[in-house]
Amino acid sequence: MSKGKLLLIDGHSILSRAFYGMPMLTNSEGKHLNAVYGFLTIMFKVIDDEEADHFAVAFDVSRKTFRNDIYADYKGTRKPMPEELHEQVPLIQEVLSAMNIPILTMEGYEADDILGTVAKKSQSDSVEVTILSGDRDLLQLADEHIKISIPKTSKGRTEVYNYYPDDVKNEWGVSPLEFIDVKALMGDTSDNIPGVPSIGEKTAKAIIAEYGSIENAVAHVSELKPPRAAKALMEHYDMAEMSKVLATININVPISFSFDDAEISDMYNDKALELMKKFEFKSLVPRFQKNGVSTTNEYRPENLKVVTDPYLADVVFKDALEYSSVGFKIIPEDSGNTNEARAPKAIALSLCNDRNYVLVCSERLGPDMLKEGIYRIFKGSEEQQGGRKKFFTTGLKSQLKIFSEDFRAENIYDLEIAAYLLNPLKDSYDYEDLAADYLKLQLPSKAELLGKEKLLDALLEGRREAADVMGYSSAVALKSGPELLRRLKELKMDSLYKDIELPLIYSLNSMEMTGIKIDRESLKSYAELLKAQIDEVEVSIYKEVGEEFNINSPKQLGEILFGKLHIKGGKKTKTGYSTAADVLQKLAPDYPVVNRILRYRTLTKLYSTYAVGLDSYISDDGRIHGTFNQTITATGRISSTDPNLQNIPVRTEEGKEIRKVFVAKEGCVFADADYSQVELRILASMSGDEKLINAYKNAVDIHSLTASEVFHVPLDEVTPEMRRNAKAVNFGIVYGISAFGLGEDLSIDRKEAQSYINKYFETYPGVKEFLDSQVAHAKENGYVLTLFNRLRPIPEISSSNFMQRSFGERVAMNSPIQGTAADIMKLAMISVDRELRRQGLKSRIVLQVHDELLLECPTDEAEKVKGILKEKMENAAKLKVKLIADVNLGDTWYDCH
DNA sequence: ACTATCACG
DNA sequence: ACGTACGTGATAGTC
Repeated sequence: MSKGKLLLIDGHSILSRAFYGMPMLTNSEGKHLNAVYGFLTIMFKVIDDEEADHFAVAFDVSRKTFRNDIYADYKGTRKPMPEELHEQVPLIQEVLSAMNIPILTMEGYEADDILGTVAKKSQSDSVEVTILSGDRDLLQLADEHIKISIPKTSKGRTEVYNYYPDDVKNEWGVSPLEFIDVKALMGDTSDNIPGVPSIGEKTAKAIIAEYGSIENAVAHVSELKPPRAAKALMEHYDMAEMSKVLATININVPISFSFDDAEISDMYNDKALELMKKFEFKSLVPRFQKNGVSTTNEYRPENLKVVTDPYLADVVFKDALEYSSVGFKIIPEDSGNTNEARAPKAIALSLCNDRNYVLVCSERLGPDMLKEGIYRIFKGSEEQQGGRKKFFTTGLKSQLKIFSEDFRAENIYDLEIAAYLLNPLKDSYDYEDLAADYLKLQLPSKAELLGKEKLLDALLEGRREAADVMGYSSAVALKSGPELLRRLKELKMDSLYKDIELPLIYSLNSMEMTGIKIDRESLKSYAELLKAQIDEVEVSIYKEVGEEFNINSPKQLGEILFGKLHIKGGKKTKTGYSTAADVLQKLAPDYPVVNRILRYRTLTKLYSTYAVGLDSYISDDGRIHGTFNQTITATGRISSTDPNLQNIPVRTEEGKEIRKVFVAKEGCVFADADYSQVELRILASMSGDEKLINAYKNAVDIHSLTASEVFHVPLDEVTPEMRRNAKAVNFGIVYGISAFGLGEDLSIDRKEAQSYINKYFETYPGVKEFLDSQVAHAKENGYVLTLFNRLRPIPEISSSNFMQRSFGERVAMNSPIQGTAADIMKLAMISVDRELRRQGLKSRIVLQVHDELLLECPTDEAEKVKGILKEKMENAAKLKVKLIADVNLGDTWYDCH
């Protein structure tokens, strides 16, 4: 007879572990599901790891029912379950029922007692039992054939710790049964076991390890080691007794349960799968499919035809002209990251359910024919139908690479961006995401179909899965398009979408294709200069420390500084000592080595990230063509990758040097424009605070004014230090002020920081009112909005966790401001870009750094462009205060500041 | 794949 | 009592 394995789960315990360990997660209906999801994730993992063939989950009938009324007062003080968690209990039970997993409950008994009873009853030489719980209390149940598994989550990673009796002994120095007495002595606030006052974990362990039980310890009370503990034990013996009763798990619950009842069968079934879909647990669906559940209603483009014949392709293009909606996806060749238009290698077209095509480049069907065909349907339709015809796709910007940078179309809808506007918190908007969120279809992702293989390679090899990816992409775009547009309109985001985000795609594409010129020679000498300095500093550090080590390793550095050199330093991080700059900065005056290490850090950062890092991105045309992402940030800003051109050093002189390698090409200069204090101006306008608005109207220095008000001194007596502090307060306001954060930033105590904040709000009452109203709006609706109706969901705002909720409140204050600034900059970019083209100028935007635009201009256009920049940026939006943009010319980016 | 650090607005 | 400023991305080290 083969061995059986029974897995028992402590339902409430694991559910609440999952709840607190998982980030806030809601489905599209706003239902809280993070605990359910976390529970299932850990459940599946443990079933797999344990290779369990039997499985049951125990729940308390009700958290208000306790095993003994006499002690109910103690138990009754247990904190109530947060509502978001409570409402998930029936949901996980629904899933477990669907999966035919027994749910063990019994009126008048806690889950612990049921687990103990069932485990002890079931264990035998042929049955191994594993109990999964987040509660250490259960360690008392560990036995020859009973293993207690406790998951511990640190920083997102969950590790399961397993305890047989020996393991309990190793960690606690006592046997599982003795563990009860330890618990009874030390108490447990989370479980409302009072314990004996003044006896903590250490003492409790020592006493029980020595005497085996509370009773025996009392019998030997005269020998008890810390006299304090002996006294406490005698005085509170009744408490100890009661605690022991509370801590003891009842293993004689009259529950009828047989091992065979828990046999896993038909766990993966249609009913359960439907629930996964309903809850939108996308990542769990493949597990069902792998276990033989066919995904009902699975979407596949019917009759997807792969076309490599030029005549057939022509028929398809002609046919496409007849449809009022077309889904498409173009794959450009991926070589040559220059401003040249790239050849299309494949085009998917979806016209209706049974007309889906993938046109793949071949010897007979050349890229020129594909390009001409797609251009024909874009432009032909524009003329024929006056732009009423709609084209749907995802990831339009990269597809535009097959055209020159001046290509424009009014009637192409990028649904990736539509979905981003509807929920900017997601980390991908691929076709399978759109299908799941807007069509209720679970489709295999590109990664599932192709693994690591490149789509284009697989396509040219003729792999069917690759064609399917293309087909899904265009078909999902076609089918989800109307729904996405409807939702945007419903939320009044259609103007944001059509007037800002869609036109911006073309401006960003132009920036990417134009790129920015790098002076390679100058970059090389910068790198060499840094390298020489790094070598020098490195040697001096080794010499001073007396050994060689890896300065870049925070671990080794921490050991050297705080271990070997005995430098007094607070440890901070989870993994060990913090060696972050602000920590080292405080030590620098006393230790010359520390200063050198900071210097080393600065130099290596500049060297590896900027000098060496940037060089690898220079294309054959001598320019860097980075990527500007439009669907990444939660607030509406754009982000920059490969490389990140939005974090090029500027704050220190030697860092700023790198900007000398960003040069305008022959015959050109840079025009650089940046908004002055755009976020504070937006705050003034959105809040309507009179004092702040008047200050801007009268061009008063805002930080000095704030200093004068907060520190009660006349404006002309504000010292530079007062102004600096006031500036930090102004920043803090924009970030969603907290006394703690401000105190940290200014190195003052929380009380003083709070008094600054109070005075700030007294000075600008409109600001306080505004920030409060944003938090209230978020609590009421679960999201906040920018001036242009950009939405930022804030699920954390309803969290019962203080930290998460506070974060939500700060986000509610910051997002409308940061997001409105992003909206305005986007408007400015579009209008600058349009004006350049309208006037037939060759000047182009090459970079955007949130409140700054950098343009490369033929020298003879420079003055004109200066005017365009100032005018378009300052008038991008009409606020209650003026927007100011400062414009400078220069041969390099460095020279522009 | 995750952490620590540091560059920017 | 709790314990953080808002928004990003790249690199090196570690597991």
